Amino acid sequence: MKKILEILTDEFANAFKASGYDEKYSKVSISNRPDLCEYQCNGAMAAAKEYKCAPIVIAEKIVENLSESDTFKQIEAVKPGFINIKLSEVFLANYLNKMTKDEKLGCSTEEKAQNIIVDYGGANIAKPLHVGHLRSAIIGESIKRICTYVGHKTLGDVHLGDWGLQMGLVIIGLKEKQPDLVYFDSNYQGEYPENPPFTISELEEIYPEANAKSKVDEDFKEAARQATFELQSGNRGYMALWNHILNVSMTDLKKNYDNLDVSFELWKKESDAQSYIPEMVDYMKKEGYTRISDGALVVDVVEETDTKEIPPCMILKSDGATLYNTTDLATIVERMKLFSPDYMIYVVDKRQDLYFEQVFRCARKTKIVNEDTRFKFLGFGTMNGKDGKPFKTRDGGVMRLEDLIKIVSDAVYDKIVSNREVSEEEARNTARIVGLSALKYGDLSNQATKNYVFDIERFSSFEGNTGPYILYTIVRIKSILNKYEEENTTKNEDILPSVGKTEKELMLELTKFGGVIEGAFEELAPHKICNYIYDLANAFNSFYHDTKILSCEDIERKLSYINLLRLAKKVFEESIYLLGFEAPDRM
RNA sequence: GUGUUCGUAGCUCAGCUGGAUAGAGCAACGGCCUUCUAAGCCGUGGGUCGGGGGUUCGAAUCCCUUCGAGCACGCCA
Repeated sequence: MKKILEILTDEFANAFKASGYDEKYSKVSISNRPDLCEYQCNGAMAAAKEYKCAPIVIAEKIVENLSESDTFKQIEAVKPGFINIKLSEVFLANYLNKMTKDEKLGCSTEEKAQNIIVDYGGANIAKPLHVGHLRSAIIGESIKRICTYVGHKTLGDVHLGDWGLQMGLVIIGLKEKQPDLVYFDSNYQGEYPENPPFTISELEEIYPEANAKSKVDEDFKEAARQATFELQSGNRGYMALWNHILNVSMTDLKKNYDNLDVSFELWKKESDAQSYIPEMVDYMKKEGYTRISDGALVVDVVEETDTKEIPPCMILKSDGATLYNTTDLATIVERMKLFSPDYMIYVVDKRQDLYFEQVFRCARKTKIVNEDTRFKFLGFGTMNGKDGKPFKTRDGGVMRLEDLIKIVSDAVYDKIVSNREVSEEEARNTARIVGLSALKYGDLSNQATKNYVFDIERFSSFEGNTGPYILYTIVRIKSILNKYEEENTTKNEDILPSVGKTEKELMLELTKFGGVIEGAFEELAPHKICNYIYDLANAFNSFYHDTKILSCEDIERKLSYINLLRLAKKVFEESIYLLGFEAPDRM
């Protein structure tokens, strides 16, 4: 379905042509002076140069040409050469009625669906999720939902880290604690136990301890390296142990991601890509892409247009071992084989920008991807505390994700119980939903690439540009609709032309939905959706304030208001779904 | 050193594919509840868009320069 801006631009294109000007000047945009008009066209000023005449003359000609159109309530040429537009209420109502019937509420879906893989999460086996994982999860989930909404076949991949030195550290760490386990007996030939020899909390203690020890104890570190090597070479006992670690850890990770309403279609792991490595490396060597540099196997990735130095992409270390790059490239090979993606989006800390640039260039250069396969590194900034430094717990440690969620949820809970009489159960449940909105909206309303200040007080506030404020607005709408539906059964979807000022403003705001979502997709920018629903919430609350809905005496008008609210509810709910949270029925 | 990101109100942030008077929220102050959730609405004050140049009819936005902060720069991931 065509968007209003497209319809208007088309009309202007005809007018420009009919008046003898190039239609490329016909672009109509949303007004930046809402006090003067709703839409504007500035093309006359640009055209003035080419046609060497006063912009106002051109603008007046265009306006003259369009004066008969019933799309506009008002259209006028002003000062230097602006054309200011107000829509006719009938046109607007018709548009909303079409939007109501449209499955995607006016958002176009791509004719050619692409395969997209969104790589986010970045969790590691045997390590608890902490706030560092929060942004990737939140942003990635939203990006994935947006891609799917505009019609692409999208897969989210958690891409677990399960194959590095960390695994050797955990194994040796465990060996120190429980040296008698059969997994460490190289003579053992029988079946290994079905149940893991540790719980998740024991497992989570082992890694930090082992990691700390490896930094001061060189023998310990060497043992861990050796264990990593043996694991990767298929040591039976270590493999059995690794499977236990994987299972215990993944169960816990799933639980944590569930609590965040973040889900992955693919639970791929670094280890899954290992089998692709030998063939990939051989191929790169054989095709002459590689060279030896200081003993390491590298691929040069400088390009002629570079203004900066970009180091080569290392494929094998000088000892012949693989590294992060190798695994990531092999993962690309694996993805091409299994899913043939057209577009791969990596939602990763922005400090890894250069590294991923190397990997992408290497992938393109060595042709392990198609020529038109697109990569996007969506780097996000750091989450800082109020002091502007990376967010830490009070004692300076790293805060676990589940603790963070609990803190936000508790803050919201306190506000809920102090405001209304609710049952304990409902309060807890609402607090969870609202708390999640606070957390996610607080993150997503900032541009992903920038660092941002995490402020629980501000994010969980029910005022201002926050998740809870958005939810409160939706709850108000639901409340009216519920009351109406208890007493009425009239079925009719018509929205009548507006009579009120705030009513029209709400309608205009609703029509923007499709364009906003498309823009959010193109720029991979969830914060645009936040901006939009905040404006929409303001528009709704103003309308709500000066319009009596349920007590409106004109039955048709009342039904029209209800239908407007129904549409608003859909737009809000789709929008927050795309951000990754939902609204309660009451709060 | 090289590269890169950022600098907008007291604070937190939008706006950046050039347009009219640079916008929100918080904080401060003042109004509005016998009526659909006042967790709301309406209003007031607050800015040389880090500084300086340039391009343009027109610059927060594009280019150059300068100051300040962060981050990254081959055998970690």
